[in-house]
Amino acid sequence: MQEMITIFQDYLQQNGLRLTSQRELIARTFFQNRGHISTEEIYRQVRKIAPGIGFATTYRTMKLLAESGLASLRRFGEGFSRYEPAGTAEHHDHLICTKCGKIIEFENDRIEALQKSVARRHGFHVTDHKLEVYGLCRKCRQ
Amino acid sequence: MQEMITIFQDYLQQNGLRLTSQRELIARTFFQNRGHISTEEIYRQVRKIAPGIGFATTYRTMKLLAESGLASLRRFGEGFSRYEPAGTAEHHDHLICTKCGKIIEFENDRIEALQKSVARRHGFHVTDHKLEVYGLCRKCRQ
DNA sequence: AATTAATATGAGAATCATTGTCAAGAAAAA
DNA sequence: TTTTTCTTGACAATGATTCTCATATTAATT
Repeated sequence: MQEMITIFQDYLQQNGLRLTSQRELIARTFFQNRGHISTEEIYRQVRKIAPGIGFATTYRTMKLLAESGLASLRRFGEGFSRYEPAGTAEHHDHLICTKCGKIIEFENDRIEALQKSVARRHGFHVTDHKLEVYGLCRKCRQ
Repeated sequence: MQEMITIFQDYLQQNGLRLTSQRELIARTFFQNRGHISTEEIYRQVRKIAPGIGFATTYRTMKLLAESGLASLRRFGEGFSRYEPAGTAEHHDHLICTKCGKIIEFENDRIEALQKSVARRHGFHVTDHKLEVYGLCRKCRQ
């Protein structure tokens, strides 16, 4: 976590930006949470500690975190964005229950390998991918 | 194509709705196009033929087409929606060039099978999925 | 055909997430 | 300290999409 802040700071410095108290608070709040958090939710949590903070600053900072490679943006078709920690962990995909909204992360190297081979066949060089599998979780199937 | 209109009409009738000239024009325009068309683009094309048509009607009709199972909504993170023909064809995924925006469709049964097995392992019953592979196409890599 | 009930339409307002603007504040550089 | 640069918060603006509503159209009923 401390390391994350350091990485963020390095990124900022390298771009002539500063690690302000607002940015640090937002970043810490983000890292404290388990993934898939919405900007709105970050904003709410941050406001409990620093009520004066603006949502523009929250949006701006989340964008910086994404640019620094520490956060990655996900859109699950809910009409708003979510961010999840990135950079250290493996790339992973999502299993989403369409009834209760539960999100499970998974990784599968064989799927990734197949994606690359399909891409190669079409002359593409893969830089990223997004796989969302929708369905009903055990509970919601009753 | 005529068949599509008939299916659409059936869907509408079964829901106490009517196939108006506007709806038919929008549906025909949609089917004439190759997939991944934005609502905006449909609206533009439709207006050439019927300048009086409103964008609200276009949005409403695209939604009906999706509900009828003839169109399926895709969001590629561009900030707006696209629709593609659905219902008859196999499910397919997308290979997207992050530089020129080119979109290639592909299908891969092995990937789908792996998805199902991962889902099963987590107690999920898969109803749908979305796979987008991002990268650079041959041209854009130069 | 006339009347009544239901559904559609277009125009524009409203919404919602996100981004831009700008004056005022804080930090770093000179 | 003065100047330059970067930040911030408040709020306006944006852009896609949806809602509202008065009017029009179609279907159902008399």
